[in-house]
Amino acid sequence: MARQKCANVGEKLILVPPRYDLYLQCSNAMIELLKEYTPFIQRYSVDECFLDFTNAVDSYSEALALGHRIKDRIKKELGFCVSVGISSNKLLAKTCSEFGKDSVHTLYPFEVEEKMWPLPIEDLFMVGRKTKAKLINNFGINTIGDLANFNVDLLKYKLKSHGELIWQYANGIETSEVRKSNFIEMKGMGNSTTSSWNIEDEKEARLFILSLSETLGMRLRNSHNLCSLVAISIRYSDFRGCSKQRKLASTTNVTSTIAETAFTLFKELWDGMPIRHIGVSISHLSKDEYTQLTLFDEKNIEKKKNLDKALDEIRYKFGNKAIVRSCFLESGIRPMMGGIGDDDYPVMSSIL
DNA sequence: TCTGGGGTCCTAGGACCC
DNA sequence: TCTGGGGTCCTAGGACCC
Repeated sequence: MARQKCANVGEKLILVPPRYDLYLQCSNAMIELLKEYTPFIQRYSVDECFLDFTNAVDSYSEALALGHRIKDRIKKELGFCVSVGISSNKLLAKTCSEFGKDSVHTLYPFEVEEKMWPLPIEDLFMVGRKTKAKLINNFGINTIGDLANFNVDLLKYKLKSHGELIWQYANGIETSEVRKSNFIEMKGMGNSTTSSWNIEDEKEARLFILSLSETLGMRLRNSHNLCSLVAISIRYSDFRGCSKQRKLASTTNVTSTIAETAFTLFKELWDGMPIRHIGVSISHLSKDEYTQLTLFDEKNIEKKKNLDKALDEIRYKFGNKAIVRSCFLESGIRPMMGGIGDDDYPVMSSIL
C-alpha cells in the first residue's frame, strides 16, 4: 500500500525489510549470557525466557540485586534493554516483567493484592479481547482483583476450564515448572499469506497453495518430521473465514502430496466468492526416522522424495530463487511464499 | 483497535467401536 | 432396529499467546 501511495515519489520512500535473523542472533546471544547464571533456562519465545534460581538465591534483596546485575550486563554487553520480573512462579514473574521497560520488578504472592489486583482485567495473562468482554458484560468484573474474588464455580460453569484457569491466575496461583530441557516437540506448522488483490479463480488459488506448500514442505523436512494431517484455511474479502482438514492414510513429507491434498480440500471448501487470504497447515507430526507405509501408497513416492531432496539441497546452497516451478513464471505469484528463517526458532509451549 | 503471520489448546458434535 | 453405557477418533471453529 505504501508503494502504491508513493508511486509518484518513489525515491522518497524508504523500505526497511525485517531482519529476523538479526533478531534471533540477539536472542541467542542473550541466552548464552544468561547461561552463565543458571543452566535452568526456559526459552518461552524469541524475546522472553524464564530463569530458575530456586536453590541459588537466599533472600529477596539478593534476588533483586541479581536481577539488576543481569539487566545491566545485557545492556552494556549486547546493547539492548530488557525488563526483569522476579517472583516465586512463572506467571507472577512474567506479569511484573511487564511493569516497566528497562527495569526490575518483583511480584511475590504477598504483593499480589497490592500490585496486581488493581490492574484492569485485560492485563491478566490469558484474558484476551473476547474474555475481557464476557467478564465485564456478564459479571461486572473490571479488575484482576474483581476476578480473584469472584465465585469460581460460576466462572467454571460459564467459561469451562478457561474460567478456572484465569481465576487461579488472578489469585497468583500457577505451578508449572521452568522446563529443564530446551527441546520442545513441534505439534504442527503452517504457512499463510494475504494477497493484495482478490483471488477469484481456481488456477490462481492453486498457485498460492503450491507456493505455500513448497516452503512448508521444506520446513517440515528440515525439522525431520512427517505429517499426517493437512488443512486449508480461507478468508474471504468480506472477512469470513473457514477451514477444512483431512487426515492422510499415511505420513508424508512430500511437497506435492501436501499441496495436492490442500488443493483438494480447497475445491471442496471454496464457495466461489473472492478470497484475500489462504493458509496451508500440517499437523500430527512424527519423527521421520521410520515410516509406516500403507497398502495403497501413492505412486512414485520415492521419486518424489528424491525430487524434494534435490530441490532442498539446491535451495539451501544457492537460495530459494535458484530453482522454481515453471508455472510461477509470469504468474505474478512468488514461488516460495512465507516460511521462517532457517533452522530452529523458539516456539512457545502451551500455557507458560 | 486492527492488521498479518507464526503457533497451542479447548470444545462440541458426529461417526464408529464394544 | 433400537436401547444404554463405555470409549476413541475426526472435524470445525474459536479462544489465547508472541
